[in-house]
Amino acid sequence: MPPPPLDFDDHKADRDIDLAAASCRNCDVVREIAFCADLSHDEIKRLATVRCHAQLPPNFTVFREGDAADHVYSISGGAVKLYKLLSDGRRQIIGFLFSGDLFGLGLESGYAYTAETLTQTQLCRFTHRRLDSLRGEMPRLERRLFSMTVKDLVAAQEQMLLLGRKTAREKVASFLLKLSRRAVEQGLPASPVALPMSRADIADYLGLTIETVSRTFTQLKRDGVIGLPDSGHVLLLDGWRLKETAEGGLNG
Amino acid sequence: MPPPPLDFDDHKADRDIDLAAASCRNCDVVREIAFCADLSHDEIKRLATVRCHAQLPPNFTVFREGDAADHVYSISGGAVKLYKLLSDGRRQIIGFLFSGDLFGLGLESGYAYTAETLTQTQLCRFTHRRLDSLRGEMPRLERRLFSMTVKDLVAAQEQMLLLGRKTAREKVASFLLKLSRRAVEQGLPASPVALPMSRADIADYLGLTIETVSRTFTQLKRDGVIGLPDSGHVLLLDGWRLKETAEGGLNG
DNA sequence: CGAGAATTTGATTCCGATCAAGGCCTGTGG
DNA sequence: CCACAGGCCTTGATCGGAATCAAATTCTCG
Repeated sequence: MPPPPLDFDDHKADRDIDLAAASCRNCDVVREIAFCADLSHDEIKRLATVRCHAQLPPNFTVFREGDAADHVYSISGGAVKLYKLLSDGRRQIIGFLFSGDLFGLGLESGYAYTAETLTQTQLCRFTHRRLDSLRGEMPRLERRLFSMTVKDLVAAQEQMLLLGRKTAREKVASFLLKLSRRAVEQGLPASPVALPMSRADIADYLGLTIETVSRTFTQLKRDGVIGLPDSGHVLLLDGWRLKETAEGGLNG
Repeated sequence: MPPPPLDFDDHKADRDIDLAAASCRNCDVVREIAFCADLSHDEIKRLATVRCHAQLPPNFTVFREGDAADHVYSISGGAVKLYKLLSDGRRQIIGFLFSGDLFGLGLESGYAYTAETLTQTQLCRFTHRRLDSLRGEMPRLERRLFSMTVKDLVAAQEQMLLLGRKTAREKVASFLLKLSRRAVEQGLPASPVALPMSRADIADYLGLTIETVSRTFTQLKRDGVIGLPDSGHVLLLDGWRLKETAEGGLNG
């Protein structure tokens, strides 16, 4: 594999302007989903002047909980997990992020979570300072950032319901459905869902242990609701039953 | 008790302009905390033109999950709980809100939760439509709404850690500390913390049962960490130990 | 092929849920 | 004033789902 650049290089910003505008213009999927959607070509160009790219390897820590929150990141390819830790090592994954997602926004007193890549990942980085000044001049950008944050909040509230009140089976079913819906949004098929994260990551996202996640997958497979071609992919065989399971509609 | 008006009256808006401006100008606590903070007198006046008040009794449902999201609410006095339900009645309380807090913001496809008063509560109501047009003209308002939403998101992420990874004892300790800190922000004493919500509400907020909440209170009292003068108030006797307990630092 | 990690499976334990009383406060009506 | 009804909260006994402990299996990759 080619040695990936582990650091962002702010000095390349000028050189990257056209590339950025081009990628935002040409790649329909990213243009629709990323936070530069709805912006004019000129606005995208201005955004690009304060942005720089990086290609990061898997399991790379972008920043840690408590670090000074200097930058905002946008994912242009790959996958990222955000998590919080307790002093004894217990971990809660706050979210799995994919192409078009944003993170690191709005924190004044240091990042509230650690961000780590799951796979090889392409990130756009913006300094908080520069992005702030642009926001003041571009109302559509401001609105876009706002609505993305609200969407994150709604998702977080849904996750609270899952963590506080759902059974292991319901949690896993909800998780698979969420991944599947997200894949569809990205233009991918709904059914063979890719799991770029480990069982440990899934467990820490759902408030379970590795063993319980594994057992629940096996159980759902035994019941004919899903298929497990390999540990990194899940087939949704019975979408209706999975949906019912996720909402506590049937089973135990 | 005087019969409280159960409905908002939009036609009183004009009449209320001066009152609104006055209350935001004169009441320091609300001015600092509510989302009209940082706004000029003129801006507050303009906000007031699209706003209307209501005094609501305890246990009053402001709106239900799934209702069309027409309005945004600001609490000027009292307390509100937001919750989500599963089809079989399991409930997760998403948040307890107090003076200065905002809710109902940014939902395009219906409210994502039910909002219900805990105590007698004074609310300001704004239509989404009118507030949206004002936001376009008042960047400081836009920023304020944004930063309040980010704060909610950070709190939601903290709550995910609590729900997914903390023990019952840690959950209750964290809850009491959060209430105490909030009281201090409001200018109230840190120690006799008021609990305007029932044990059932606390349980549904922490992902526990009523019985476990009650037992945990008793246990913390037995250990000399808290005092329970009555079921609606808690004395924080050993703040340091409570903090340690909340973060999983000691005990089991 | 072999070392080490990730995942699955099995046996047992334990924390919090459930089931079941019992106590306490508040309001109401005799 | 007291009796009583109905919440709400607390306490006790038991149960069960997921955690923990332990081991086997599969996957990965040199």
